[in-house]
Amino acid sequence: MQDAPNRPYHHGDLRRAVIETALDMLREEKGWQFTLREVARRAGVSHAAPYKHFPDKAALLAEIAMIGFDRLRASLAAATPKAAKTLRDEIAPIARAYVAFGTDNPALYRLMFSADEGKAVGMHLNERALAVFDILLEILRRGQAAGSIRKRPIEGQAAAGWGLIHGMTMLAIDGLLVPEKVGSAPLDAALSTLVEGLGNPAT
Amino acid sequence: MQDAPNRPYHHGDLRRAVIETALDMLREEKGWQFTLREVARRAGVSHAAPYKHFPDKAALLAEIAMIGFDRLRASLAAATPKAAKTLRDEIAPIARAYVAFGTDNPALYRLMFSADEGKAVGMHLNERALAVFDILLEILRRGQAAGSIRKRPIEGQAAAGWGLIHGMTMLAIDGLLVPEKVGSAPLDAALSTLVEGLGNPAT
DNA sequence: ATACATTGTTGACAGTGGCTACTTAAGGGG
DNA sequence: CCCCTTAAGTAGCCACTGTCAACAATGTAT
Repeated sequence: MQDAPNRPYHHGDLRRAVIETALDMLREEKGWQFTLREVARRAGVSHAAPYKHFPDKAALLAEIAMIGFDRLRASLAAATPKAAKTLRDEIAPIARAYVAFGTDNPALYRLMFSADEGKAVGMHLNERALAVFDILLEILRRGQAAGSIRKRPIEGQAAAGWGLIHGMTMLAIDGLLVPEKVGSAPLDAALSTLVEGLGNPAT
Repeated sequence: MQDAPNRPYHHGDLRRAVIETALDMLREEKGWQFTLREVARRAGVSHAAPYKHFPDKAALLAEIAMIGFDRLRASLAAATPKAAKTLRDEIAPIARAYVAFGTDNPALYRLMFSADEGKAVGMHLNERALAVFDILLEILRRGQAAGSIRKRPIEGQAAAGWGLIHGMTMLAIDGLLVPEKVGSAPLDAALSTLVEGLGNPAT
């Protein structure tokens, strides 16, 4: 990392570097211990340098969590199929991308949902977080309009979808989706049940 | 707590007291910071006393997590309806009890699922944790036998059920089941979708 | 060129936490 | 009655963290 002995006194873009380093750390470690000092260490600066760019630890964490939502939304958007024949074909790639984001960035995902003093609520009502949720809502809306999804209050269906995917993601992060308990393809199976729960039986 | 100034030098039953105190702490605090010193403080003993009963912090945590599984299983067993007419009537009370356990013991629930160094896997393959899972499996087995549940690999259906309930529990603990996102009765709605996903459309 | 603002470094402080001696009290078996 | 094991208390080590203050280097506007 800091193999630049002739690095200038001023980093030049430390703010970004700190965020990037922090994201790296959250990508690698499952366990959710995060210290400003280690971020500084790995960024190759002194332990107090980050304070020139962030008032305190919480501020850095908040900013990183927001970036997490942005990236998650981008991931889901990228995974959205152009034209899907069945409801399952529409939902499955997105769900897979969601879970993959969680397992690829375990600590970041935890951070995004960490309820430190009920602060998570505010985070999740932020527009950048709501943008993620909107992807789910949009699918449901389109499905209802097309008749492939039951006509039910959409928030309730969103609760089911979000709950299931969030739960599967958490279980996956914690390594609990072992064949002994949930078989060999738990996400596929869970999606089948979800799709059938959402799907319109009339079709 | 330690309002016994004439308390004898030997506590008498410190082991149990430590566990009980720890469970109390995990019941109150959402945030998952757990220190042996505070347990000792609240138990009214010196900060080193617990070491006479537990080799280290991890041992205490492991034991507490196991007790958590026992209590969760007991909760679910107590909530199991005697005779349910519909699949939903059979599942809903148990699901509600599960979520309630999580929101009533937020930090304990987190502990039971905390993947410290992939240690969670071992915990969840322990018989006391599997006993909880068996309640879910039993429902599915009975439902399939009675024809009220689709004939599908049971592990996959278990994945869906577990994932959904775990997810809803986590979201509830983090206070994220706000009406703005998931409506006013998210658990009810999610259960509807789940039941319909599991249920046999032929009936 | 010089004064100022910015962005680093160094060092320290206060608090915390796990854990390990050593000491002291209590109880029980010989 | 004595001794030894057990279970508690006291003190402290060591590592670590967030944060702040003082200082140094660099860039920038006048």
